[in-house]
Amino acid sequence: MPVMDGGIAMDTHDYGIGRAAKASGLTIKTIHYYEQIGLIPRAQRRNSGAHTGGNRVYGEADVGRLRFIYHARLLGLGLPDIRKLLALADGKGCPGGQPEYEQVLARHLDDIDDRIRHLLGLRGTIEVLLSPQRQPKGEACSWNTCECMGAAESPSPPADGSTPNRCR
Amino acid sequence: MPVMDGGIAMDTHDYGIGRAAKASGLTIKTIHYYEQIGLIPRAQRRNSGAHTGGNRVYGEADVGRLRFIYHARLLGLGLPDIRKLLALADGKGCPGGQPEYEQVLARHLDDIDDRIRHLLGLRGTIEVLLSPQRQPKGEACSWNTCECMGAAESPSPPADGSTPNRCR
DNA sequence: GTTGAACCTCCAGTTACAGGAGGTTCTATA
DNA sequence: TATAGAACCTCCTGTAACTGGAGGTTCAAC
Repeated sequence: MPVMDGGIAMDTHDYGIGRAAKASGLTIKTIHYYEQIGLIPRAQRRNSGAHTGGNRVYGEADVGRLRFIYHARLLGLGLPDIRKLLALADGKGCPGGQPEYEQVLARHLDDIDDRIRHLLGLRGTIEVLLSPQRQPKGEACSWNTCECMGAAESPSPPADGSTPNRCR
Repeated sequence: MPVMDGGIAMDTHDYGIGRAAKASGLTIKTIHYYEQIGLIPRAQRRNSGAHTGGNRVYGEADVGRLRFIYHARLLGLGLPDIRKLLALADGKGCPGGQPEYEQVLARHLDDIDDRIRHLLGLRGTIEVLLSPQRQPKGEACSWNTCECMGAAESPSPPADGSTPNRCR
């Protein structure tokens, strides 16, 4: 039963940001951040105080959106992709089955496969470096001849010429 | 044959930062950055100009260190780990075979394995979401019931309670 | 009315650099 | 030696997706 409170529809089932965070899996900070960058619309405020604008209020649908975002992040999707999916959902209900939805997921799957391949390559190199067959050269080894970082068998450097990034 | 130039030992085999970058695989910017954060020592300068301190000069050993760092980055090691390895190498020649070297690599291998496992989990979930068996609910699907992000079969959330990060 | 929890805004820091502005130094040629 | 152009210099900002903290405000219960 919605009750009116200062012109704003309030429901006993409304959430403060803390409960919304718990219910969605996100943190309060993250919700703040998503609002700040416009990933989610500005929340209603419970009481526009003189100094802070009042506390945020969320309804069931808002919490559902947050949960959606949480799970999309769990899948590893980036915020730009999530933004697209949210737009899809706002337009026509659930994005599932829509071509753009499948595109986004398919590209993400490719990306994940790339990363797995890359990591498997690293794995192989590191195992070689750790294998007992490989004799360290110790003090006889100078910087110029040192191969203990796998200079010889190094995995292919990034094709785009960039310095390799840790996040891969 | 080293020749003296203004009190600094100069060699025809010395490198400017551009050549050092090409020879090592790093970029000029990256070398600047590594010097700035103290990963490598401050380079000698060719000519301390009034305003900029003069251009950097690198010898063979310096370039070897840069190459070492480059390959360590290719392996996916973070700068703190690389710092440790460099210290090892400065102390006793090539770090290969030293226990700390093996520790660092072994921990990194574990980390890589974690990431691979995680990515394989994501892969599986996404394939389910893309499978034709899965019927989209379309407009009948509201935020609260929407499972098109795999809310039901979501991969295990990060154990530490943090919001999942893209870099994994 | 008061207390303590929940919440507010703003700012800085995280990783490992890349890009650019605007000025300086080096090198090769005339 | 003068000069043009390449190479280089320092300083600043921006990146992704948040987290942590400071210092103040609002809320709910007693």
